[in-house]
Parts: sequence; C-alpha cells; structure tokens
Amino acid sequence: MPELPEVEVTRRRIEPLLVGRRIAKVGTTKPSYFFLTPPKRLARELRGAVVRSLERRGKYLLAHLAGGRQLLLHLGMTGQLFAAGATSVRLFSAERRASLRPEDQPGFVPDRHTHLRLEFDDGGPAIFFRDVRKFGKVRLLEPGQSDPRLDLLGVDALEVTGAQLFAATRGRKVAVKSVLLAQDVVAGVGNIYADEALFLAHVRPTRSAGKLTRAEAEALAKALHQVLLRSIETGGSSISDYVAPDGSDGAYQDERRVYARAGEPCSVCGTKLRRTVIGARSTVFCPSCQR
DNA sequence: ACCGCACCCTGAGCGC
DNA sequence: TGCGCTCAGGGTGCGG
Repeated sequence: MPELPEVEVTRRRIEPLLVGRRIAKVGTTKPSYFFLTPPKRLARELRGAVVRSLERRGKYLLAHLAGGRQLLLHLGMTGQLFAAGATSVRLFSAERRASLRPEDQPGFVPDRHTHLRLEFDDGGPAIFFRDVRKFGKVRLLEPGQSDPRLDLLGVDALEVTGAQLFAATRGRKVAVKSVLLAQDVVAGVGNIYADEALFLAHVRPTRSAGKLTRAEAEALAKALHQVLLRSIETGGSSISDYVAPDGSDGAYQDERRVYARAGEPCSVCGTKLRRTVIGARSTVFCPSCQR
C-alpha cells in the first residue's frame, strides 16, 4: 500500500533512471480500469518522449515530458514501479515464489500484471509498472491540461500545519481518521500512516474531527511530519507488495507502533491494542494512550 | 455540504 | 492436486 513515503522514495530513486532518456518502445497490457488513457494511444504517444523531471503530489507521480505533456501515475494498492534488473520475491506470485530455491536470484520477467513497460533508445534498463490489483492509474496529460484528481488534492502531508488541520476540521462530524484519508484536506496519508500519526498524537482515530482541539491539531500535524519523514528515511514500508525501484524492501514496517498490531501490547503503556473499522478501513489504536 | 457505503480488482489464507 | 469464502484497501461515485 504505497502512501506518501513509498511514493516519495520511488520518486527519488527512479527519477535519475528516467530523466533525459528517450522512450523508444512502450509495452502495455490490454485496456482496463488501470488505463485512463487507452493503452494503444499511450504507447503511440509516449514513443520518442523524454522525461524532464518527476514530481510527487500526494500519492501521485507526475512525469514532466519535454514539450509540456505530463504522465500521471498512481500506484494504487499494489503498484510497483521499478527498473529492469530489480530482484525481489515481491515481484512474483506466491506460486512462483514457492518454486524458487533459496539460492535463486531470478531477474524480473514481465508477467500479465506488468501493465507498462518503457524501453529506451540508449539500450539501458527498461522501467516497469506492475500492479496486480489494477487500482493504480496511468494517464497522459496534454500541455496545460489538468486532472481533477490533482486539482482536488489538499496540502501535502509533509507541509500541512496544525492551523490548517484545525480550520479544515471545524464543523466536521466524521472520524478524524476519515479526514486524514480523504486527500482533499491533507494529501498523501493512507491507512498505515494515519494510524501511526494518530497514535503519536495521542488522538483516538474515531474522534469526531470537529472536536479536535487546537493543541491536538498541532500535535497531529507534527506527528504526521515525524512519521512520514522517518519512513522516507528508512525506505518506506514493505508490508505486502511495495518495493523500491531496485527491488529492495523498505524498513519502516519494523518501526510500526500500531498498524496491523491489534492484540499486541502498546509499545508505550502495554495496553492491548484494539482494532476497529473506520470507513471500511481496518484501524488500530491504543485505548489507553489515545483519547 | 456532508456522510456512509458499494464498487473496481486479485491473491492469500483459511475451513472443510 | 480443490472449493468457496473472507479480507486487504486507494479512490470514485452515488444515494440519503
């Protein structure tokens, strides 16, 4: 589940592998929910394109192409963006993993989940976009064209202030966690980092957003920055599918305090962590530390 | 305006 | 070596 840190780590590591190279050939799978721009058109239009820079907005990646066009990417739930030569068992199905011997270090071979393959005229490593569940997205934007998904994004979670969180939550009855997940107030936070930040800020995820105090809003902004920056430092969280562009795992999952730890003792007070569901998302909190 | 929920998708894990 | 079921969840869209 790539969230801001995983997307940012991907951006930092794949940008140097992408910028300045001319796309010579594009491979795609067949039309699906994944392709906001139909795959045939995408392949045709990307041929000859050169990427100038790679930007992150919330959980979106935006590749700026020479000439002003932009390629919009979202990794969804299970998206993996990586370079040829990457090796990781996360790039294979369980079935394929089971047939591998421990000493095997198989290179990646595009499979039916590899929806985008970019080859370059320099003959160097290709770039792949693989996404098993197809919740990811790819769209080509013409010069000056905007996308409603980007236009609706709130303040980037690394920049958000307590004052902004406080103002945006006034009059809102929904659970504070729902506000964090919605992307229109704060962009980039998903299920893992919402739970982690709320834990650090001592705020119970179910709390009505409008009841946050100024101090709690400040604490929450600070906790978001702390959790997200630390995760970026450690390479993101590799819990199920996420791998960096070289195939390596992140390490933040080892520092998780609450996410997917229901039933375990709280790392601060020892109370058994409790699970609930908010907006159809599994949610874990410490009933003692978070009020 | 706001809120809750169904839906898009596939694979892992589990009970029988 | 099966089969059916549930769960996982980012983002969108719809009905109340």
